[in-house]
Amino acid sequence: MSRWQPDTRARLEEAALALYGERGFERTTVAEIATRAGLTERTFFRHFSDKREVLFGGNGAFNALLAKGIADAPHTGAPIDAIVAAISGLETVFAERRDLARQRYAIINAHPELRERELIKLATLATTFSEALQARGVGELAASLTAETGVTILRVSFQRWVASEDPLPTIVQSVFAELKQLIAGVSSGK
Amino acid sequence: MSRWQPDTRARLEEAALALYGERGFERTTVAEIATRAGLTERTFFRHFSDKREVLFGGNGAFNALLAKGIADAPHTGAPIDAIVAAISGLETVFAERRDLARQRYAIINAHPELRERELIKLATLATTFSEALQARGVGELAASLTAETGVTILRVSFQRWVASEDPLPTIVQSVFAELKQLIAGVSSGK
DNA sequence: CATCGCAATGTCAGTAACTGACATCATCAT
DNA sequence: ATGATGATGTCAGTTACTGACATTGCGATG
Repeated sequence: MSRWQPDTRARLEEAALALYGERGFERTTVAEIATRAGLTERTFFRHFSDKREVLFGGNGAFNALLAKGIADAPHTGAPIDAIVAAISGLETVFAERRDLARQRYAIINAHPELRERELIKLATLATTFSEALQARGVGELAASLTAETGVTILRVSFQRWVASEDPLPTIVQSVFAELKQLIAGVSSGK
Repeated sequence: MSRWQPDTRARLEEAALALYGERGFERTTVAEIATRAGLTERTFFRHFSDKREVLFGGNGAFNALLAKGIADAPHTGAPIDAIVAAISGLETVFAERRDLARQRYAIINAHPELRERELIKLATLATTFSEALQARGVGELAASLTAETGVTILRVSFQRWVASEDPLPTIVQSVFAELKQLIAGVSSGK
């Protein structure tokens, strides 16, 4: 038996998610999270750089997964198709975590500080997208523009995904279709 | 003679900009800013909700100006043309503040915390754009998509504006032209 | 002219996020 | 057996931010 309980990081994440949900983000202290996980405040800060980051820990793996999805996508269509394929590919990982995602989503949306953090994570995701596209030979300008569009698609799709029970690929396809229509010039003015 | 020196808010902004520039954002305390402005820390927090907000104070007026610009734009072209016109219209206000803008820009870019704040300001600007377009009869989906594109144009244009000496309208026009070309299908792949 | 209320600031005490320095001690390689 | 290691604990300190209350010119009101 080891000296400490395992999965320290995961325990902190669980405790934080639970407390943020029960009392709200601002009214839970880091000390409370740590205690609930059977640890001390200092240890919390050894695993997460700040009180918000505990909600965004999986982000690195998430970005890497999407980057791999883009790299593995067929070279048949336009760059945006590779991104759409990569996003759809998240289904295998996310299907069973929808309830968790819902909790997280609700907490983040309720607190401007957390929305700030989410926005910067999405900004870095955009550069991840852009780099993955450039690695496939897409030019820099087109890559960054496509990347930002891809982030928009992901954001809207994810939003609908947590609010429904439909599988992710279905949602992504419909969001992409809507976007295509809009860009094609259906101005939809009154 | 009044009891206190006038322009408290402006004095705090100046002091903060100077100190952030000299020592960096993290290494200047709010107490130092307040002292340089001849005030106390508590008064700083009566004027700005937190240490970052002092750099974003003019944001409300900025958004309002852009909203008015959209409302006043001619109804001849597409919705995006109204946004482009509104952005170009900023020239009259910003022409003489380019050096100030440069300082601010450098400080914000050097600190992730400040970039977070900027991103959320841009997100609210996007909703401002969207609402202004909807007030002109643009449909909701088209409005929000156009708004986000508008924010992208503003961001890129502003970035080039601080790095050059050209007038804003010229830059906005060329950025818009590039974007049009990209969307029109110049895929620029290898 | 007296005074009364207000508005902007000051003062002070307190909470909580975050950091640096050092201590502890099971585990593991040697 | 021993000594290095790595994850954690302990503790003191800084600083962002808040709430409660005190101060005092100024302007309105009588």
